[in-house]
Amino acid sequence: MRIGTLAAACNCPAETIRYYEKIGLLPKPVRTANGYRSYDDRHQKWLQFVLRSRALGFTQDEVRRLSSIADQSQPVCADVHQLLVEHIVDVRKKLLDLKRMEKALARLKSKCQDGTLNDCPVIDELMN
Amino acid sequence: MRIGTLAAACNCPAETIRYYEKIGLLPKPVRTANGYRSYDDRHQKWLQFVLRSRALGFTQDEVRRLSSIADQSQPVCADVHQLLVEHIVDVRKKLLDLKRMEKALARLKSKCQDGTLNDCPVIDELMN
DNA sequence: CTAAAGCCTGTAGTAACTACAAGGTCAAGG
DNA sequence: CCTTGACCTTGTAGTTACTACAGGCTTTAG
Repeated sequence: MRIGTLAAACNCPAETIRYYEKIGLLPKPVRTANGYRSYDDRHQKWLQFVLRSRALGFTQDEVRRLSSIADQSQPVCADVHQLLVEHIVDVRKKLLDLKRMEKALARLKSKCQDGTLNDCPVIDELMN
Repeated sequence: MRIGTLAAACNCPAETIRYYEKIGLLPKPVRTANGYRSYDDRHQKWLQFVLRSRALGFTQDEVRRLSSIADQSQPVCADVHQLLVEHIVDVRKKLLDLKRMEKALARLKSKCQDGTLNDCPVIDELMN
């Protein structure tokens, strides 16, 4: 199949597929006589793997590591487990950051009442 | 005060201060005879304002808008309120995304047991 | 047969910085 | 007096993870 078909199948822009190939996240497909990329089911699985990993928040580098694990004849579960654990730590840290932000923002908003005040206490608080 | 002093006072790299000046987030300070930037208390307040806004997750563009509101003789609270509300929506969306991710990751991790399995169910699930 | 859609490569732009490189300035110590 | 080291200057390139063209083929539908 050609890149557009793969893109539609995986719900991912063709440009992203070319990009993933360029940075080595996807193997280079064979080319037809006219130079078009030609993909098969294994490519599609691989792309799906990458997309799902990205959707879970893994960085490109982590996906590369995941891929190299997946590529072994006998993927080492312990390695995957470690990546998962480390990544979960990252995600939780981001969650805490965002929660802290949300709290602070909500508090600021409440200071504003409904924005009907003449002098803005939020500006004041951010400045001083 | 010079840039290093301001940087230390605000706990922010000097390079970031120069960067903020360049992109117009901070007003240009006067220069001493030798060309060094020279800051006063108003600059410090302004920088703090920017840093705090950024820490709350406002984008540079949003900070620019906040600044232009703060710069008015009578800051319009309603405008700030609106920015706040819109930003809180963004933050909550990101929170939901992260929570969804964390849940999915925790589920995957549990499939791994403690990484002692010989065949990795996580790789399988991401591929198929 | 022609027009539109799809493909190719390569480059530039995005956010929000960070990290140099190459050079000027200034105070303190030997 | 000179040098060393800590500052400061500018400008450019690198980071992450794409996205958006530009300019030019090929293929397909009507």
